[in-house]
Parts: sequence; C-alpha cells; structure tokens
Amino acid sequence: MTAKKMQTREHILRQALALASQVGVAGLTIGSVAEACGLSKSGMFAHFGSKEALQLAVVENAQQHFVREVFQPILTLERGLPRLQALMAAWLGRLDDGHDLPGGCPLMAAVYEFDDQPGAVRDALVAGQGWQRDTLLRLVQSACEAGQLPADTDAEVLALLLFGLVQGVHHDARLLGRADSAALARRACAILLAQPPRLSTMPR
Amino acid sequence: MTAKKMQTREHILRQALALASQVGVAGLTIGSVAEACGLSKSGMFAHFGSKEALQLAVVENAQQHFVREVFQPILTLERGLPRLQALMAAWLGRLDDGHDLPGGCPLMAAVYEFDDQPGAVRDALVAGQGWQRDTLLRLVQSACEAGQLPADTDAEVLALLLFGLVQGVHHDARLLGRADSAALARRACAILLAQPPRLSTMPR
DNA sequence: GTAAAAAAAGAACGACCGTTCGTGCTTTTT
DNA sequence: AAAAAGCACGAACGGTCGTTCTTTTTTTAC
Repeated sequence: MTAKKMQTREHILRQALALASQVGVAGLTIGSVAEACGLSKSGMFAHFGSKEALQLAVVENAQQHFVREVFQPILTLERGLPRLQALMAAWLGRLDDGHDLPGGCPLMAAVYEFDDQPGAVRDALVAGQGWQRDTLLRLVQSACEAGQLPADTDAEVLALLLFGLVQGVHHDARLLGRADSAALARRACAILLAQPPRLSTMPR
Repeated sequence: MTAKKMQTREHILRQALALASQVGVAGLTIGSVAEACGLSKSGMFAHFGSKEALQLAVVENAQQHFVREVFQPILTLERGLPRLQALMAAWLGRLDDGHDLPGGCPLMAAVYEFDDQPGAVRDALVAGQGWQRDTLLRLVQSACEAGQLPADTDAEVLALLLFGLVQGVHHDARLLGRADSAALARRACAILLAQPPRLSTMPR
C-alpha cells in the first residue's frame, strides 16, 4: 500500500467515523461517506471493496483509537485502584462533552445495531467489547488483591456496575440531554469505589 | 376506525415490533414489514401513511406494552422499597431469556439509533425514556422517605446505577452472549439496595 | 521527461427504497 | 337488490442503494 493510498484511507476513516457517530455504523452508506470525503462513490468504494469491509474498518479503527486514548494511558500508573480510577475518569471524560465525535460513541451504538446481525462487524464488536469488559473486571480484581478494595468485594458485580454506569451516562447525556450526567456519574464512581459492593452483603 | 382495520393494525404492529427487535426501529422498511405480515407493500403502507408514522407507532406501542407489563404491576404493592424491588425484578426478568421479542429490547436500541435524529420518533423516545428514568428516581426517593433505605442515600446516584445496570445486562447478554448476566444483575441489584450509595461516602 | 503503475472519476447495472395511483373485492348500508 | 364505503392489491414513479465496469487523471519510478 502506497503512501498516498494510506493517507486517503485514513482521511476516509476519519470522516466515516464522524458520520457513524451521528447515523450509526449501520447507517453508513458508500455515497454519504464519499460525499463527506469529497470523493466519488466509486473512488471511495475502491478503497474497501465492500460496504461491510468499510464498516469493519470503521469499527476496528474506532476500537483502536479508544484503546489508545483510554486504556493505554493508565498503564503508566501503578497497578490496582489508581489504574481503575484513572480508567473510569478517562472513560467518563469522553462522554460529557465534545471530544472529536459529534454524535456520541459509535461503538456503543454499533453494539445495539449489530447484536443480532451475524458477520465480521459483529465479531469485531464481540471481541472488542468483551476485551473491555474483561479488562475492567481484571482491574477491579487487581485492586482487591492489592488490598485497595476490601477483600470481600464482589468484583463481578462492581465491574458490571461500572460498565453499566458508562452506558447510563451516555443515555442520559445524549438522549435526554442532561448536561450534569457526567458529573453525576463521577460521583457514582467515587462512591462505588469508596464503598464497593461486598459479597457479604447478600440479603435475606 | 373499524374493528377490522384495528385488528390488522395490531397485527402489523406485533410483527413490526418483532422485526424491530432484530433489525432496529430504524432498520424497518415498509417492504419487510409488509412481507412479515403477509400484506402487500401498498396495503401495509395505507395503514400508516409514512414510514416515520410506522416507526412512531411501533415505538409508542412498545413503550405502552413495556409500561403495562413492568411498571403497572408494581402499583399493587405498597409504596417504597417493595415497589422498587419488584420493578427491578420485572425489568431484569424481561432481559434474561426469551420473552416475546427475539432480538432484545427494541427501545434500548432505538435510543442509540435516534439520539441524533430529530423527529417525532426521537421526541417519543425522549418522553418515554425520561419518564422511566424519572419514575425510577422517584421510587428510590420514596423508599428513602419511607425509611426503607438510609436517609442519606444518594438517590440520584442509585437511580443512575440501577438504570445503567439494565443496560449493562442487555449488553452482556445480547452481544457477549453471557447467559449468567441476568443472575449477576439480580445480585448487583440486591447488593445495591442492601448497601445503597450514601452521600456521606464522598471520598478525599 | 517519459513510461508504467496506481488512484480517482464516470457511467451504468439491477435491486430495493418510500410513495402514489387506479382497480378490484368485501362488507356494510340503503 | 342496489348503492356506498372500506380495505387490500398490483403497477409504476423517481430516487438511492451497493457494485461493476471503463476511462481519465494523478502519482511514482526510471
């Protein structure tokens, strides 16, 4: 792949990602992406060979960016709770106001669009989201083992709550337009980590 | 509206809802819905007058069903915590295995499809989801006032966590295929209510 | 500077989109 | 029995979809 082609491809992916954040990955069309790039439909098409390949490239590109900007930076911190706190801060920080994407996280939307559509896009989403989910759980477990969270912390439950928190704030902010939802989520996160769910707290 | 027309309309809405749970409300097409109903495209079209009107009818119908099956029944219980517990049980119960819809909750998917698409469908979603969100918060507050949850419970945070929990379990179950996610969510819910987030637990 | 190679444009395709219209077929009303 | 009304159908419309070709333009290599 020549330098020129590579550079055009990245330009396409950047535009396509912005478009996907508004209309969804499933809502992308060859024509609309081409227009957004200032390319002809066929010229744009030649870069990917099929619509599904374009969607797949967009999803993989988004996942790559997300991991690089949210998961990578925390590796410089010490293991355990600091990493977990930094991760949640970075994650929630992407949702509260305009980072680059104008219309919310395209990956979270894609999850709902493709969870019943077999294919390469779904497979990529399963892999990426599963990795995020598992990584979050491991971070919680690390914090427990380091003694920074109580030993009887219900790590599975805490990971699910933190993951759900991200989705909940996205919902509140983007659909309901609640500008304070990110701040509320940060408070929820702080309380959850200061007072995590415990295995011993199982009721009646 | 005659009885016959009404009955056909309900048949259409039932089929359309099942279809929407797989391809999304935005993924509905006049043709696909007509085929699923055994109707002609034009015959089907005549019932709603436009695609957007069909989508709107599907969304409103789904919201109506959801409220009737999840929110209404709890009104027979005493105010406060019992209602909240019953609501979460009913809510989570709809997600763990096959109720009527084959492909997950179409409303949660529609939220991501329409959160950037102005129009009647989005307006209906904002109203419906906002009502659910507000009702959940009021239930939490009621339980606090009744003394069934600690007085210093952070109701806003608890409501957000419970709401996010529903989205998290949907994510885990439908995309990642984790069959135990509903059980995990029930545990999370039980722990959250037994040990709710407190305002006094604000860290450093 | 020129020739080979690569990238983009252009035209056209069959399929399906939402929508409109005219026509039968029932069912109900007179 | 005749007339009216309501419902669904089939055909057709302009448009856009993804995709395939051929042609032109641009980049690269010598």
